[in-house]
Amino acid sequence: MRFATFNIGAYPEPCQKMSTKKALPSPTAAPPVARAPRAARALAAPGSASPWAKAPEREQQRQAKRDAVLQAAAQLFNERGFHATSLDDIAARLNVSKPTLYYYVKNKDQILIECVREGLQMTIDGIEASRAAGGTAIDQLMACMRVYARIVTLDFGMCLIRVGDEELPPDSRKELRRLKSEIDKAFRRLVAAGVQEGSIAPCDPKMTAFVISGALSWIGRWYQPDGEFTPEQIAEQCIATLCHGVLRRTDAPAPVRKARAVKPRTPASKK
Amino acid sequence: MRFATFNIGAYPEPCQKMSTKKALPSPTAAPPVARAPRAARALAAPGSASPWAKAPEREQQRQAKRDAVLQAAAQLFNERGFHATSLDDIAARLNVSKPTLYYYVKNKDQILIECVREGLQMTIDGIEASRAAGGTAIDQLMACMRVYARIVTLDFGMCLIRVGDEELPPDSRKELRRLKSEIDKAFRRLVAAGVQEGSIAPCDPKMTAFVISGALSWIGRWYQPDGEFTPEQIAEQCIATLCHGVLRRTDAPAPVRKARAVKPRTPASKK
DNA sequence: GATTTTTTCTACTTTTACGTAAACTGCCTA
DNA sequence: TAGGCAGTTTACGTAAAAGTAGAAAAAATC
Repeated sequence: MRFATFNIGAYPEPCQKMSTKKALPSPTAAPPVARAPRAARALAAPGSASPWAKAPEREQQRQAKRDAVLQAAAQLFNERGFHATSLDDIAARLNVSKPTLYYYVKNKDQILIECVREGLQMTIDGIEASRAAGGTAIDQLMACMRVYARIVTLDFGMCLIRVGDEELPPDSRKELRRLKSEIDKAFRRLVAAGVQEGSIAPCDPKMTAFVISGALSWIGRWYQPDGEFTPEQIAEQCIATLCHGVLRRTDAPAPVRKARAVKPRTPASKK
Repeated sequence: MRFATFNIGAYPEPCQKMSTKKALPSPTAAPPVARAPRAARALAAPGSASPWAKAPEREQQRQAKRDAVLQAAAQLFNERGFHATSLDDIAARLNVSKPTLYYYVKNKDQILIECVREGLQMTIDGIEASRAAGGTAIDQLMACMRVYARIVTLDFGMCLIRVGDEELPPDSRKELRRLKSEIDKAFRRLVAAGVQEGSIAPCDPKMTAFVISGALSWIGRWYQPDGEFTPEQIAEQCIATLCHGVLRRTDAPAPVRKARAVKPRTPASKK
């Protein structure tokens, strides 16, 4: 599962200038190695025959810069909201002028759409991976919860939560809603399956799925990278609470494990 | 407790013209009787001596119109987002021209602030009422949950959830954050007290409070007045899930009551 | 070193929406 | 019935920010 390669969002940290001038790829020091070849990207194979196969790494760098634009935008959207973020703001964070942005993206709406789409795709990929990993319905559900809880702490994932799709032209909005409901449906299916297999208490799957996605999405509203807990710890605790409920179980001997470890203050190592 | 008087948000319904022209109090047909005399409003007592005590109901109507402005604004903010809503939009919904709005409010920021403050105040009042009602910590917590779940389905309450305070000038933002954290703290206190009294499983109160408020806040994102369930049913189910957890309890005989009543399609009666 | 292509910038136009000035309408009172 | 006041309107000033044109700079290629 490809989540090991997510760049940990060192979120509210302003970007530093790199060289004397014009340095695009900077927000959260995004890895210059192409992050995630979403669609067909390496169309021209390394030793391709076509004489137009010049610039194998050219395209790669362009993509890296484009990604930097999206990431900076996502951060700013999360901080200030979509409409309150101007393209000049984004450009300023990248130490670049506004028209440069237009060299990489079509317009502002497009930027938001791609940010959200990226977060959505991450989630869908993660859900797919959880399913592929097999196991019982409750296993898969918990894997999905873990994935989702992690994603909403990342720049693009936060966009899903914080930036409403109301602020978009109707057609794009529709598509994003469709993708989002995809995720909802996946959760709902797993809950229903869990009820079926007896691991989950009888319930209305829609409602339970909303409770789960609500509690986890909310993480993206209060999470701060320099907070008390790591994203993983947050995920574990939230999931435990969701699974076992907040009430003390009088019959069983309190199975809620209370892992209250101190955050290991990640020293930027551990690739 | 004063929640019985909330006007049920007949939410995405456009307002109809009332007379041939100029009709302000219209969104969701707000009751013309002064809705909630927040601060000192009836300063001049009915039979006051002062010769300036003219217009006893004048001020009342003015207040009703002002409230209508806020409510229409809240609805539009919820539908489209703050920045995507223009003052002309608000004015149009009220069948009024833009400068008229300025006769009732200072500016756009002010409108949002008051909307959010209203929702916040409702919540704080509700929490206070729950506390005043007494009972164990878990009783009070559940009362608060019910109150909160209801509020986020109302226009002003939804503003709390859907409209981020990022889009505000720093000083107002700070105040709203303070009020919001007030609510958080109340939940946290109750959770901690519940752990103390043994009704709630040992946990990190902060985290558990976030799970609760997240799951309930999320209601405000997906709730639709013409949906399958009434707000009360939604609240009950969400609270049950939060309390008992999603997992099937193998030991106890499934205490999760599955009240799956059909929504009684409220026929606008029952004042 | 010249030329072409890619990338970025300065300087501008256009649009949108906040906010205001000043005038108009009609009711209430003197 | 004249005047004042509450409430509303039309018409406008202004600013911010999206988006564009065309030139300059940098990099690649010949």
